[in-house]
Amino acid sequence: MICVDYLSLPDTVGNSTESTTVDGINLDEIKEFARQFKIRRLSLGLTQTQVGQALSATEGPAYSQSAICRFEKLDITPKSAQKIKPVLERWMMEAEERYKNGVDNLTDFIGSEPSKKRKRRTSFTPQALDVLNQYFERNTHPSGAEMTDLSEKLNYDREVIRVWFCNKRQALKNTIKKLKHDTP
Amino acid sequence: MICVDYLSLPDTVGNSTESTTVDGINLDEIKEFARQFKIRRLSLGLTQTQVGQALSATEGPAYSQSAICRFEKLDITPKSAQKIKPVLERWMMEAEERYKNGVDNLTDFIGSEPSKKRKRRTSFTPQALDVLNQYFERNTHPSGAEMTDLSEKLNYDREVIRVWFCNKRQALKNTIKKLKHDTP
DNA sequence: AGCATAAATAATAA
DNA sequence: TTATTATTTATGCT
Repeated sequence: MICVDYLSLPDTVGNSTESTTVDGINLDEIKEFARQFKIRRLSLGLTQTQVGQALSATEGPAYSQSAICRFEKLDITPKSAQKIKPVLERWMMEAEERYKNGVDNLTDFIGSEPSKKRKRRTSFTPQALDVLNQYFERNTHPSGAEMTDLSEKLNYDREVIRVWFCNKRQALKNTIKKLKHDTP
Repeated sequence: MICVDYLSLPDTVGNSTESTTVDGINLDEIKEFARQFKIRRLSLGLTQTQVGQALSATEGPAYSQSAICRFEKLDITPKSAQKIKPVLERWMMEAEERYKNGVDNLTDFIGSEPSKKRKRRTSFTPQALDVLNQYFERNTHPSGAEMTDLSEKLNYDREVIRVWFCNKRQALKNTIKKLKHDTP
């Protein structure tokens, strides 16, 4: 792959009023767009992965997280950059538009994975333990919010819940280690 | 530590013209500043680590990457937030000022390590991977001495070995999670 | 151009 | 705070 190092071009072009172009492609413009794109993406709180998945979900060409990564760094040929730019531009425009109408609207557009935090009834009595174990099977690392949620639902101190998960993870680790050990 | 959950406070305060305050501290203001601070930091292309290091380098109180992280998430007491806010505000102001005068000026301010190019991705030989995997089967947490030993034996940088074990443990965990998921 | 995974960054535990 | 884990980004392959 022939790749012009246009990221390293000086920021200040003092030699003329002309833009830096290659094959009729305005590199300065693309460079600036890439920079702005990243800032806008982060402002929306989105990851490259999310953008990639969203682009794959909607019509138009699909791009992976790797593609987004390479575009932002302009680690691609000018021709490729020129091709992907309008796609990202259009997508970002819509994402920002939806963001104004509320985060839910954006989330919807992203096609997100909001279901990842689903919780069940929980706790320490035999019933509670049942619930905790089931939760652990789905997610060994609940977030702070998830644990607070659990503690309230089960009427146990939050710290108790946190410790339970710590111990459970430890136990899992030990079990695995032992299993691997016992079968040489 | 008593920590008011002011992150969850409603964005729209419709009940009065007063701001949400605790101990005379304007929480809404701090919350908004934290949000903006993150965006501004990212706009300058800075990491939490860099900001932390820069703050440690200059006069005034020193804050670690963790501190920056917690401030941005407001995972601190209102009192702490109130204390760190002006420090960050002042610092960010100067950083942006210098950024206008060129990235080098900012870099200089950051006290950076500009030569800190990303490390080249290490490529392990099949033989080395064999040894590492065998070792991992017996012990997922080799001691410092053991890792030094391995690095010398395999002729790889010790840090590379350490990271390999980190990633390997991660992979193991993910695999287990997925396996449990796929077999209900 | 995408997969697998190494490395960097952010978050959390200790 | 420092140490470690979790998450995100970047890169060697092909």
